[in-house]
Amino acid sequence: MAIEIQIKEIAIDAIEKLYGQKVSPEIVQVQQTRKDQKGDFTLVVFPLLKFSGKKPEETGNEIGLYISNNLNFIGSFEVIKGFLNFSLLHSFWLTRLNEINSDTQFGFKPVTDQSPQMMIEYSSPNTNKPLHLGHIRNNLLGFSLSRIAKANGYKVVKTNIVNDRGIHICKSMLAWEKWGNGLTPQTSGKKGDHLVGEFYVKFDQHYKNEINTLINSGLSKEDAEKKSSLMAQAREMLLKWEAGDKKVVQLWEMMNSWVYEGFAETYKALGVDFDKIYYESQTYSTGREMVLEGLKNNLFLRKSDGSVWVDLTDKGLDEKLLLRSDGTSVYITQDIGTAKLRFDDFAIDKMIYVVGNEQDYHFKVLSWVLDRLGFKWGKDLFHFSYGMVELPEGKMKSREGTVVDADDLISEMIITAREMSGELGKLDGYSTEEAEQVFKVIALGALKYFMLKVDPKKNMTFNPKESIDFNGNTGPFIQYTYARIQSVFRKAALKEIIWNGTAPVNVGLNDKEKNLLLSVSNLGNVIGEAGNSYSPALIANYVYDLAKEFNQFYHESTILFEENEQIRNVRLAICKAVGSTISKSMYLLGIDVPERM
RNA sequence: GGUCCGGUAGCUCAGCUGGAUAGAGCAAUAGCCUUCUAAGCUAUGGGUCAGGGGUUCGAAUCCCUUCCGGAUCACCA
Repeated sequence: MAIEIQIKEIAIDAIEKLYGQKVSPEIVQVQQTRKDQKGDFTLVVFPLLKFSGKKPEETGNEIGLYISNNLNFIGSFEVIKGFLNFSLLHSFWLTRLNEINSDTQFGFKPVTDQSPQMMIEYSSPNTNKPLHLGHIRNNLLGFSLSRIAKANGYKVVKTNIVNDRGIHICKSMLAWEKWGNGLTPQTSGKKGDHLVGEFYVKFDQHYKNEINTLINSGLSKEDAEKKSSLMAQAREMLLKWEAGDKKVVQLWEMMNSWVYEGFAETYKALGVDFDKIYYESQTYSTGREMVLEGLKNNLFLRKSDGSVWVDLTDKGLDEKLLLRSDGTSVYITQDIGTAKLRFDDFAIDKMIYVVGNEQDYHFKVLSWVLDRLGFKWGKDLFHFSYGMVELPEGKMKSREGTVVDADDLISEMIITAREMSGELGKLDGYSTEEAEQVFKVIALGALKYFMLKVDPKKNMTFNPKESIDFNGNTGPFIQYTYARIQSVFRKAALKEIIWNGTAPVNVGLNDKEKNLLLSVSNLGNVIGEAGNSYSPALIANYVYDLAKEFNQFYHESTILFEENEQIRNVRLAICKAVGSTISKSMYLLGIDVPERM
C-alpha cells in the first residue's frame, strides 16, 4: 500500500482517538514533503483544526505523536507552520529499495485471460499522401497508450483504419494516368507514398490552373469549380470505383500498394505497429447498411431529397448527415461500419480513438449515433483527443509547402545524432553497424520524447531548426543517464567489485539518495495514474525528474570509488533501481535505451 | 454567433483532485573534464501564473466574467 495512504488511515484514527470526531478521508491530506524541507511525507494540519479546537502547532504535535507510535517506519516528525512533516527510517527506505529491485515487473500489472480488452485506434492515414508531423504525434501517442494500457492490465488490440477510398485517392490516380508516364516507385526510385503524394499535388496544381483559366474567361469561382473537367473526371473515377470497374480498381490497388510499402517503412522507423488493420473500402458499405436499418427503425430521418440525417438536437448537438442524397456514404458512415466490424471481431471492453481535436464534434456525434443504434458501448467510446502540431509560423499548410514530412524529419534527426556523436567520440569501440543503431535510437528518442512530453490535449509548437535538442529536458538526456548507469556496472565488473545485488538496510541515506528512492517509488504509482488519465506526458515528465536527480547524485557522490563497502552497495542498488525504472518508463513511451552512447 | 479547448520566464513546456518561497529546459553570463561517460554538473539573472471579481485559513489550481488565440458547427475527409 502506498505510504501516503497508510499515514492517512492512521491520521483518521488519531483524530477519532484524540478528539472524538470522525473525519472523511478527503479532508486529510498527505503529500510528499517539499524538497527544501526536512522530511519525507507531510500531513496538512489546517483542515483539522476545527476538530481539535487547538492551535496548528499543538494539533500537529498530538497527531504526529499518535502516528509515529502507530506506524513503525516513522523515524521522526516536526511541525512547521501548520505542516506536519514525517521523516521515515532509513531501514524502511532500504527495505523498499530491495523490494523494488527484486520485482522485475515493478509498476506493471499482469495481463491474464480474464483481463479486460482494450482496442486502440491510431494513425488512420489517408492513402493519397505520405505521413507528416501531425501523424507522428498521433502514432507516438497511440503506441505509447497501448503500452501504458498493457502495463495497467489490459489486453490491448492496436488497430488502424486506413482511409483508402474516396475522392482524394482518385485525384492521385487520375494525375498518374494523365501525367505519370507509367512511373513506379521502382523506376522513379521514390518511396511509394511520396510518389503518390506527388501526383496528388500535381492534380491540385492542374486543377488550380484550370479554375484560374475558367475564372479569367469570365466565370465566377463557384461556377468555375462546377465546370472543372478535372474534378468531374475524378468524380467519375470514384463512381467507377464504387461500381467495381476493373481498370480503375486495378489502378487503385496498384497505387495503394505503393503507399502501403511506404507507410510500412515509416511505421518501422517510428517503431510502431498494429495488430489488426481495417480498410475503409471494406467497412463503408456495412456502415451504410446500418444507417439504412436505423432509418427503418425510425432512429434517423430521411429528407425530401433522399439524404439521411440524425437529429441530435436533444443532446445539444445539431442534425448530422449520415448518407448523401445520392445514397453514397460520408465520413461518419464508415466509422459506424468500422465500429460494428470491430466489435464483431473482438470482445472489446473499451474502445479508444486517437484522433486530433479537430474531430471532437465528430466523435460526440459518433458516440450518440452508435448509442442510438443500440450498441451499449457507444456512449463509452473514448476519443483520445490531441492538439495540433504547429510551426513557428503557424499551421502547416501543404499549399505553402510548410508540411514537415515524417520521413524527412526522421532522417534529419539521425544525421544530427550521427554528427553529434561523432564529435563526442564516445562510441569509438563500436562497429559502424552498432554505432548506426545507437544513432537511430538517440534520434528517435529525441523525436519521441519531444512529442510525448507535452500534454496531449494542447497544441504544440514544433520548430524544425531549434526544437529538437539533445541537451536538457530531452529523450537523449534520459537515455544518457541510463547509459551512464550501465557504464557503472560495466566498470564494476572490470574492477572485480563483488556485489550480491541487494542493499544493506542498516546504513544511513543522504537526501539525494532518499529523493531518488522516492522518485523511483513514485513511478510505480505514476504508471497506474497514467493508465487512468491516458497520459504519456505524465510518465515523460516524471522520468525526466528522476534522470535529473540521478545526474546530480552522480556528480556529488562516489559510487565505485566509495571505500565503505556498505555505502557502495547501497549506491549500486540505487543505480540498479534507477536504471530499471528509466528503462521501464521509456519502454512505456516507446523509446529504446542504449547501453552506451 | 453556438459549442469545445488553450493563455504560466524572451522561447518551448511542467505544475491544475486547492497547501509552505510557482519549477525545468533552451537562450545569456561565470565556473567545473589526470576520479565511475562534460549529451553532464554548479552558480547568476529572468514571473502582475492574460485582466477583473468571488469562494477559502490558504488560489496558477475551484466558480463567475472580460479579453486574446485555436478548433468545430459541410451532401469534405
